[in-house]
Amino acid sequence: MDLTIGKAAIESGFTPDTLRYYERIRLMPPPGRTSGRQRIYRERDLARLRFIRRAQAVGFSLDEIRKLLRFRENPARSGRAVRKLAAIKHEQLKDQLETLHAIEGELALLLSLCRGLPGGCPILEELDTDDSMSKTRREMVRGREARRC
Amino acid sequence: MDLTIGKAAIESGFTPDTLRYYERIRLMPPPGRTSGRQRIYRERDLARLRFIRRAQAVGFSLDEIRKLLRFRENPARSGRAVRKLAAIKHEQLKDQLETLHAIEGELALLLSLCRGLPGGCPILEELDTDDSMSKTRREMVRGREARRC
DNA sequence: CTACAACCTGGAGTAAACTCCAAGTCAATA
DNA sequence: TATTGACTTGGAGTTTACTCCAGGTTGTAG
Repeated sequence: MDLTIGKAAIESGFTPDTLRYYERIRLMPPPGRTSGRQRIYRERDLARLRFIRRAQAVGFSLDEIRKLLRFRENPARSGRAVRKLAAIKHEQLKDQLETLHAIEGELALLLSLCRGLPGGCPILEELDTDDSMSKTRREMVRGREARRC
Repeated sequence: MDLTIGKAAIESGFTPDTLRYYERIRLMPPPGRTSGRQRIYRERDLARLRFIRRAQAVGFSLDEIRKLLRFRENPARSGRAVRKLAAIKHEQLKDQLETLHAIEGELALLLSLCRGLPGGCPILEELDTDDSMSKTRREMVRGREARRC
């Protein structure tokens, strides 16, 4: 526990710049400091960062996440607007799960069609050689490895 | 079938500006035109737009969707890079489903805590009175209605 | 004690995905 | 036929979420 910003960044899957940015926009509270004014992140902060990462991965905006965090930390005292957001997001989540299932099925079908074609299965090739994925790289790197065909 | 841009926008859940934007960035092919140069969208175009909307809802970027569309329309002739994208996204999708399930469960728990609190259940209140949701409004409007508490 | 990496601040720059505008043209209706 | 609303173009502006930089400070390994 008690990590400096670089370690905390690695631990949570963000960058130091991003952690400072989250602090600036008040998504994260100001962390503790060393005597020399360097930030120290404790378990509580890391847990919060993990929540942010997960919420973000399923499509919440930072603004919505701020509200969810408020709700998460004190459901009882949360304003009705926040509880409403949580409830609505819950509904949306259930919808999204369905859509996800549908698209997953479609892709699975498509991939089964692609099996045994000239060119062979490309899934095992290097990910880094594909220029198209710069945007989703970090997310991909943290995701599961691609498996055997 | 055969809608002008305004109707097509409503039908697909985008705005006319967005449809023109998709055309500009070659996510959509140039549609047919009337004698007076107005765009006409046919069922084929609308189906494509619906696919875009669904893919977007589960976190694909427009750039990735462009590739998926290519794959969708001709899996056999798709380059290996595109098949690779589909395979990787398929893996990511399965991960995302898990995360979604986890967050869904957390929210459900939180909501159960919120039941019976002073202020009552706010889910049935007007959505439009909440300033916090301008960003996700269109999406919400097309989603399921909130149900009884 | 000296490198040198990691940290600090404030501010500017970037990419993706829209979103809006001006100045005009087209289409439906009274 | 005249009005009114929907459409046209090219281009500029906006929002979200980072990302980078300059110029300086702190922490640690040798």
